[in-house]
Amino acid sequence: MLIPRDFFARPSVEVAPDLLGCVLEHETADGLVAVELTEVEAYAGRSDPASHAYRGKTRRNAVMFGPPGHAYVYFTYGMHFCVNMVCLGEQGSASAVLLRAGAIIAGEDLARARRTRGPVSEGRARISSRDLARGPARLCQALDIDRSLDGADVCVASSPLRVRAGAGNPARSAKIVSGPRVGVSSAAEIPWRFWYDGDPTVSLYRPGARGYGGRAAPP
DNA sequence: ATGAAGATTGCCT
DNA sequence: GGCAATCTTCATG
Repeated sequence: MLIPRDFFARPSVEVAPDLLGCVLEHETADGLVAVELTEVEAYAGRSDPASHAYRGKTRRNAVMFGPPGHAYVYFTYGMHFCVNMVCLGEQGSASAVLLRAGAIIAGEDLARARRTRGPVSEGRARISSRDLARGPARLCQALDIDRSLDGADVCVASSPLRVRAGAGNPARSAKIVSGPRVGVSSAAEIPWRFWYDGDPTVSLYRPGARGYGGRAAPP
């Protein structure tokens, strides 16, 4: 069952925890790959200094200023894509939820093949299931999400990129934890990041990495 | 026109 | 733990 657009027509901080356990699926000529989301992060848009929408509408972030229930895909560090779900469609709000990690529940072999592409494949260790979509750029690579899907409607069955309701595991939803985002002074009291406590697919804590800053990181 | 930083990842020592 | 890869966006001259 696809998630209705109304689900996304709320502030991103409310949508984010509800997205945990939901399923993102991308159907291509190669097949279908689906992930159950285990880690997300909310961005508030115009009022959020860390958001791409903070300084207004540009060609890159234009989708964030459009209706909710669409994918905002951006290219970063010269080689990676990240995907967001656009929330709250009112003009000027432009909030979104970054999909940071998930567990592959369909198309694992295809996902691994996409993640294994590289200059050296022979002698390379097989990528474990937990690492296939562990991290925002890895998730996009496993699902073959690129700029061509920027603006894709995830609420209609005819779209190749869709979001479905999860299995609704109550035991798992009880393990949702959150933490403040790092490096943002405004609204520091709001927990921006949400993840399943102890889930092996939640992205790694990197002490040296920008973004985590050594605080408030998943275990 | 030019430069610096970025919602990251993987490989190096 | 450190850094290169690689390119878009934004700020400054």
